[in-house]
Amino acid sequence: MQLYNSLSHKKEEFVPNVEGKVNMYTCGPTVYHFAHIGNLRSYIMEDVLEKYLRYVGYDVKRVMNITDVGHLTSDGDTGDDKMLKGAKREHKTVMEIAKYYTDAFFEDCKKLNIKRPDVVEPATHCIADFIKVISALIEKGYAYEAGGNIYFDTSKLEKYYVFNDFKEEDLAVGVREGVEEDGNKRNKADFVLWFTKSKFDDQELKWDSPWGVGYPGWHIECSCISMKHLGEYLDIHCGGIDNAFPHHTNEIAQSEAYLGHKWCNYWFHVHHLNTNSGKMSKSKGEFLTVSLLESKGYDPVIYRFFCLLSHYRKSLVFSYENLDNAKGAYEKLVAKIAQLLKAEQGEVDKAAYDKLREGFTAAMDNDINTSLAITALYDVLKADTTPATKLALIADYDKVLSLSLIEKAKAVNEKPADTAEELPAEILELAEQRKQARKDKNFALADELRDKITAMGYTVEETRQGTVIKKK
RNA sequence: GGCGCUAUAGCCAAGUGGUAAGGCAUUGGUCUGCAACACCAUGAUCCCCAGUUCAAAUCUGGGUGGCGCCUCCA
Repeated sequence: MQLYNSLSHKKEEFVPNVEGKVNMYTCGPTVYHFAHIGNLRSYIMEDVLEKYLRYVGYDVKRVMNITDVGHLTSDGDTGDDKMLKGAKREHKTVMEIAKYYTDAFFEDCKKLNIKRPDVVEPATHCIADFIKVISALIEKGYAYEAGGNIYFDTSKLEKYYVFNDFKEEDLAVGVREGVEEDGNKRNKADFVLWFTKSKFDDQELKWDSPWGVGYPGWHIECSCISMKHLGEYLDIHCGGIDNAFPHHTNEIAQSEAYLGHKWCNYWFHVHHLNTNSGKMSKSKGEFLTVSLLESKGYDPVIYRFFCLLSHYRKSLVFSYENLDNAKGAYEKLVAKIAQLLKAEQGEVDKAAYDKLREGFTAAMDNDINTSLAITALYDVLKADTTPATKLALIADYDKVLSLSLIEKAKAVNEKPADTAEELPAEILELAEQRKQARKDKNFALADELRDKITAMGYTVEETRQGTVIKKK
């Protein structure tokens, strides 16, 4: 399969280090607040990549960290530890907060059909590993102590800027508001491996180390957690495009300095979900979470479908109009599959199956082109073959797409014609009256009753299965 | 300021040299007590300019717009 590699800026044939096996690492969430749907876009696309690798037969091991240390309140480096602030906000201890949001994150993932990685490792469990690697970096001359902190010396590297052709002198310092230049650094791009002199007195989580009591820098956790569980050779490293520099660049710097050889072969970067006003963030505009979408009547899987409609290397604009577009398409798709389920099944036509399946694998082999993969799904529905063949293909594709297609279609078919249970008694009463009116061919009264029900916040539809009343 | 990504119909989007897939929406029609559903039909010369070529949305050069990164937001 072809995969775009940020290191080479090209699509490359994917070849793992060990035949048949894939080591995969993902930068996990920070757990001081809920994840927004922009964060989740990355995890959805990475999930599709992981599942496709398994689909074509690789034995995949995927590791994710949980960032539960060392994040700041704001985007500038001022203020309290972000975890601490979250704790204060909710009157909980830091670790309680971390657990709460970690659970919430995986709850969201579950709703979006994102598989849990094989290994999930909180940074706070790996302090000894960080210290081991930092010590080795100092020993090898890649790190130095200054002003109480340990820094990585980027000038010791032959090539530091691996993803972009930055020239050091062109980099602006302190681009973000409130960020000040750190005078301890020998080179502009040097970064902290271990802090003992925090600018923030109330940094709550601290650990003992050979350099004094402090806490790890922001990049070391990913390198160490990856190496701890996946060894010295990594096949694919995933993450959001905004982390390419400096985060991933620094990961490579410290990992390869430590290992003495190339560390990761493929870098898979997912582009951003934007709003009309630019990048989605936790501090700007509406805070879009999975729960919020649910409260507005969107099944989370619709958001997954929305993401798959686009390519992971394209920025995608979120708007309710666009989500509605996806919702309509998804519901139609499910309705068509529901019809297939009810049809005379017939036999699976192996030849047709194989031929159609090629459309799907060709799309996915081409740098995980999910948009084309969805088209392949439509091709199946339109194909001239038996329902059994079509359903088998849909179930097969959905192992990767994870859109719950068959499951939702079954639910559609099983739904009783008059959706009785959850409706209030008065609505049921009106529905009953309307049913009688229609029977009597008193359509004026029937329409009047429908208007009444509509005015109370419900929709009334005559489907081919009967009358369906739903809350708007 | 530097670096990177990107620009295809109302919207989402495929396409990487041979005369523009697919989906949603729209509009018209069939069906139905009406409406909805379903089904059929319905639209673009590809941001601009110049160049290479028998042939360019696709390659080259130059613009313009959008997004991202530059010390930690996926």
